[in-house]
Amino acid sequence: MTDNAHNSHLPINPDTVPSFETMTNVATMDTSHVNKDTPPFILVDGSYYLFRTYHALPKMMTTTGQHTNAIRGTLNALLKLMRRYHPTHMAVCFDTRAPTFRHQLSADYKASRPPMDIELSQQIPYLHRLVTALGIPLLRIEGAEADDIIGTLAYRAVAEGHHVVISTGDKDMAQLVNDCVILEDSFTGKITDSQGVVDKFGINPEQMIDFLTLMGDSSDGIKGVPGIGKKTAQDLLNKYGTIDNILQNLADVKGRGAKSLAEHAGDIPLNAQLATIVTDLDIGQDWSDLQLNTDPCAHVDELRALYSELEFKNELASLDHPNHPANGQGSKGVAASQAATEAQAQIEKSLQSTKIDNIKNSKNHDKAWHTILDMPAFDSLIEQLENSAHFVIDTETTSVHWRQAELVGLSFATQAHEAYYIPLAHSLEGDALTTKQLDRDTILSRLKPILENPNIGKIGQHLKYDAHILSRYDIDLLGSIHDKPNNWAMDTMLASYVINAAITRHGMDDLARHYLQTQTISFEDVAGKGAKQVSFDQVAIDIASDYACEDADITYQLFKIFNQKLANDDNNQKLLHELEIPTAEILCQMEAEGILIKRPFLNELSKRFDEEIIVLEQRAYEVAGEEFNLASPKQLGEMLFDKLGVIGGKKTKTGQYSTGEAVLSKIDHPLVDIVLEYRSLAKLKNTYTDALDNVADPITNRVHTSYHQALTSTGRLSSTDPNLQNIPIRTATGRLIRQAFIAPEGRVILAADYSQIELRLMAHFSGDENLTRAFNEGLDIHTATAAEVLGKTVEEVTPTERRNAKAINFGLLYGMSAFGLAKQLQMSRGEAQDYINMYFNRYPSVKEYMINTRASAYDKGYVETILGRKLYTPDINNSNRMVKQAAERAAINAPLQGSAADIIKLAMIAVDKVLPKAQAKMLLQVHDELVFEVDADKAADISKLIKNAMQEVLSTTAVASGWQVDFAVPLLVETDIGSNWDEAH
DNA sequence: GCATCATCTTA
DNA sequence: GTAAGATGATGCG
Repeated sequence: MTDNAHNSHLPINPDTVPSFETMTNVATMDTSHVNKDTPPFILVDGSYYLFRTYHALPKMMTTTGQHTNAIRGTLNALLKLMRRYHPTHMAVCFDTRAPTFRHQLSADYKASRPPMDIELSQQIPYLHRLVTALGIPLLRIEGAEADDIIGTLAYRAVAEGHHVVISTGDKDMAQLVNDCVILEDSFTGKITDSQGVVDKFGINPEQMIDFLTLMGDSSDGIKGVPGIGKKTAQDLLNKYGTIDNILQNLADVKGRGAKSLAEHAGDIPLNAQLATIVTDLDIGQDWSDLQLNTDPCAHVDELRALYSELEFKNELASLDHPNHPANGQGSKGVAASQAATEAQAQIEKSLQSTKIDNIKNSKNHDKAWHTILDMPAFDSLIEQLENSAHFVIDTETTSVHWRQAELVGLSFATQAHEAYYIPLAHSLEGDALTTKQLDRDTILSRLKPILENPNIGKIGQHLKYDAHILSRYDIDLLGSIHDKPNNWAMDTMLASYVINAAITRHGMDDLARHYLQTQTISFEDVAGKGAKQVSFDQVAIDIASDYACEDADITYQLFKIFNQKLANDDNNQKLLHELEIPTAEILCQMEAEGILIKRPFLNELSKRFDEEIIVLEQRAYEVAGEEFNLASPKQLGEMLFDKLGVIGGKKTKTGQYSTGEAVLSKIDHPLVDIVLEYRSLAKLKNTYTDALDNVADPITNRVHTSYHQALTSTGRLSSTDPNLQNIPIRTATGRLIRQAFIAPEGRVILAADYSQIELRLMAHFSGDENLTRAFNEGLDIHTATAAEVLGKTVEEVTPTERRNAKAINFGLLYGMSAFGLAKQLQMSRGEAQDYINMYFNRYPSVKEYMINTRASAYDKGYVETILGRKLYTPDINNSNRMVKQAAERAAINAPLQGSAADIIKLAMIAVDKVLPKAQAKMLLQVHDELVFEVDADKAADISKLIKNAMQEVLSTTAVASGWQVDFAVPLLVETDIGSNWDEAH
């Protein structure tokens, strides 16, 4: 049933492609002759990008009112493809308005499509000119659709020995996929190869036409067979292969599908014709014309004219950049894919760091940016702020480290394209404006009531930082989260993070580039870089003012965009305002509070470690027969495996010997024992005892970490300067470090941690009966697992069996493979696989969870946490198998780790609300644990309070914020109290 | 001076 | 097998 649509209305001329048969199906072509080492032939479905970007991107307009979002979106897709593949052959194909043979075949064909918006149709001529100016062949054929042109070219390209990338998001194109033809959606980043088609549609590419024929396509007006949907079509094709075969075996076919098939068999040929992409069009074009014009000068004038007419400023600037794809990118000839990847990385890097050469010129004088240098101007700003529902505030300081930063100036914005900068402490010698600066204390005391007014919303980029700075000047931007209706109206960094945590950078410059297509003035532009960088108070006030005003202006514009996005997404709105922003306020308090450390004790430890290290070094030199750097893996590897002739040396990817703990501990050699002990002590001394002493406040002896709230891909926090989330606990010596974390006189350390929270989440998400029961009965989960899998009672489980079960339980959370488990348990891969099979046999729903999660990541491109946070999985369709598999494991882990992160953030909010602040302070968060210092005589009561708040959080705080979670197992919190963190844990 | 690698610490 | 950050060594400019 894969007859090709062959119609006299089509411009078909068999003479142009004489060697090809008319029965041409790309998916079944012989591809043995195709050379994959050359760049692929790129076929772009221009119509797809036109529609997709028009509807998906925010409206953009030139000053003359010309809409440009589809032009820009499509252009970006083209540039991305050129940078990625460095193609020598490429074509962009568009539909025409003329009816096609499909319209003549069926009155319903695409009949339900509304007419094109004028704002879109206006953009088409520009786009055509742009494609041509980029030197890319443009194909439009009356009576044919872009799909048919692409089908024809794909067929021809493969016949000629090219491999092909079809750039589209149209699922119908899946019928063209084979092992040399893939689909790539440059808008979503999704790549679909043969396996991808199987994963997505449950059938092979060569069955795609039959699949569409059976199922129909309502958006195209193809009816399909009534009563046969996706699932039935899949089942039938998997069983019978083709429609022909299904019809021949109609008697065997079960269910209501059979009857419908018999009744509508007559419609099948028509539907098939409509669904089949033509592969033998007369494209009326010389094959040799489909090469990119790689002459950099050929069209540059036209390109310049277009960019300037469309007001594409960055593109215009990049035309003069040597890495613009239009600048002869293909002239270097065939690039191997490795080189292409490197080249692309370089281009991305250089594009990101494209600098504005002259700061003064960068100021856009349409914008009303003001420097406040006199009291009347300041009075008028005050009035404006007082009468605003919300405004942007941004602080400029002498340092990025909040602990040591001094306030240099403040900027404000109450609407887009207007901003104010109040310089307060600039001190550049020779800058005449410095003497005109207003008095800092006067200004701050006037601003204080406004900044502390909970009814005026504050907007900012990374407001936690500004809140820290202002608190140093006795201004409480935080308010308190219990009774503030409108404080901290928006943090644009957190908004971006809630919308997509997979983005690695949420800095203002990155957001401006991404959401506003604006290259902001970078800090390096105004303050220099490297050793020559000066602090902001040394920047001239007029330059500083532009920079600061732009920050406030951009933040306001981002606020508008995010507000719009969040208005359409109730859950993201809640995640931002009910979860992330309240968490940020609490983190701010925790960071400011800090935790007390016992400095003399740490110094004593340092000294002790140092003495032992010196002894170990000497012994190592004796064993080795010469001195070498024990801390150098390279020198150690050479010493051990080359000079001393120890066998069992493995190499790392860079070719040097691997000397990790896992390798060394298998080797029986005196030097190895020395090295392992040396490393352990050196680690503790360098990373912990010395480092903590260095960063502790010299007066209060408290350590203040910084929590990063918009960094991880799962929603977890991270901790830096110092990292207090990886303080040792496993070894006795390591725990000495923990003993240095103490509470002041009269107080104790209280630690409260969620027990097995991720496994409980696995029980919840999978609904697995056995797992749920174990938690509901309060069993030791690893023992229970071992007993279940081995068919024993819990009393019969041996320590080794429990250990293996624990490894498999952790493996589950990490998206386990037999390979990984085998490595962990030091057994063969087969044994590990047997173990996994036994496990899944007893926990079938857990297996299902893993399958379903993978499938959901493929289908939707994201997975979700318990509070509905969307965690995107961009690499899930990566063409590199290793990358793809890693993305699958991450997708399985993300809902578990991310939900645990959601829950502990809720817990922090819940606890903060009930904690008696005079008697207790929340100090640290370590993923599933909260650490407090509390009055010793109140510790028992407060402990109960905290435990209760944490355990009940899903039925209290979550519900109050509008999340309904019916959790399958109890949340268990274990608390303990001690004079130091080690005792409390 | 800066980036990358190998190693080791945590949940 | 997931998610992080800090350190010293090494190599490049």
